[in-house]
Amino acid sequence: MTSIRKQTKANEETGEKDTATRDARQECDECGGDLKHDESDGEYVCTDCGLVVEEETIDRGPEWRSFNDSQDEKSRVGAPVTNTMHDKGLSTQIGWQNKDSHGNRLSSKKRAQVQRLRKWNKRFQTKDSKERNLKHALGEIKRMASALGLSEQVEETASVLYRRCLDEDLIRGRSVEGVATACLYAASRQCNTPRSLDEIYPVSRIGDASGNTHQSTSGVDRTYRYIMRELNLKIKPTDPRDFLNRILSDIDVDDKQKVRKKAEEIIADAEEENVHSGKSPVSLAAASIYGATLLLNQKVTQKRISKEADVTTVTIRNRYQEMLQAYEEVEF
DNA sequence: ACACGTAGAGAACTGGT
DNA sequence: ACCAGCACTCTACGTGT
Repeated sequence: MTSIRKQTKANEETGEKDTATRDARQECDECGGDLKHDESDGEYVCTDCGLVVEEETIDRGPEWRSFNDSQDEKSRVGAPVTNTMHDKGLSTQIGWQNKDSHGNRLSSKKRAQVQRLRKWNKRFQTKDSKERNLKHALGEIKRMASALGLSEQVEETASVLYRRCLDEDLIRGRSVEGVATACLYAASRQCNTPRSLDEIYPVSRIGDASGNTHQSTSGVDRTYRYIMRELNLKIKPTDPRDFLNRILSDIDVDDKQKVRKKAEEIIADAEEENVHSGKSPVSLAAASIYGATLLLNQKVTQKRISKEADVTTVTIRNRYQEMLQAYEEVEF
């Protein structure tokens, strides 16, 4: 067994792919006889004593295949695995139409049988309360994400977070909707497309139906902080430098690279003087660009940058002054 | 037209009870 | 769980160049 593993590893390292050479070198642990690899069921079998040395070896080949000679038309053998479904999308689905693979209608006897199969299939898919909980929650996340126009990436992230909450037993004593909403909120922030709690709350189904929207937002807020703490997650503040190119791309300056470099210097000095913490990264980026244009004698208005960065001129004013002050402290 | 400053309100976070 | 306090950002407005 170990010899096979070592061998496989060695092959991976050398990039060797020929299975024939691999088979020739392997020996049976029991009798020392030659091993044969059966491609059809993935077993390594001793040709002398018949011992199955290793079974269910992983097929690392491509999961697509093409049905004609050209390799262009590759066909998947199924949808990719997704965290947004409680069974990761791996379960069997029985169609609702009472027709066979040829499109013919089923006999009444068959219809009754398929109906029973559907029922049991559904029961097995959500066999315990945890599964049902997960199914419900992921459905809610999907619904809210689509209502808010959030990307699939956010949905996926929220689903993973919810799974972790379930694993760590953080749901107990909290509503499924509350935790699902908190996960979506966290995911939207993690994926750099943040939505405020007040945006998310109206599309969630937390609390009573009387439209009491005021008290429970703080509940989601608390749940959010709770799961962040328990899962040891830190929503890291985005690096202001990430916004520089985006903001600069539509602004007319003589030398963009020069402005960007200066802006980066200003940000670095601001970080050194610790005037950056707690401030929104976009406003820091916008302010650093404005500061850079001033230092380089380029004529760009606050209004122009404000428009591109989606930050008000007031904020740019407040930020760039203290950033330039920090810049002067460090540089001179 | 632009830069700058101020006031008041709102959102997010933190810490105390 | 609740609340008060805090820093930040926003809108709206007035003033000076």
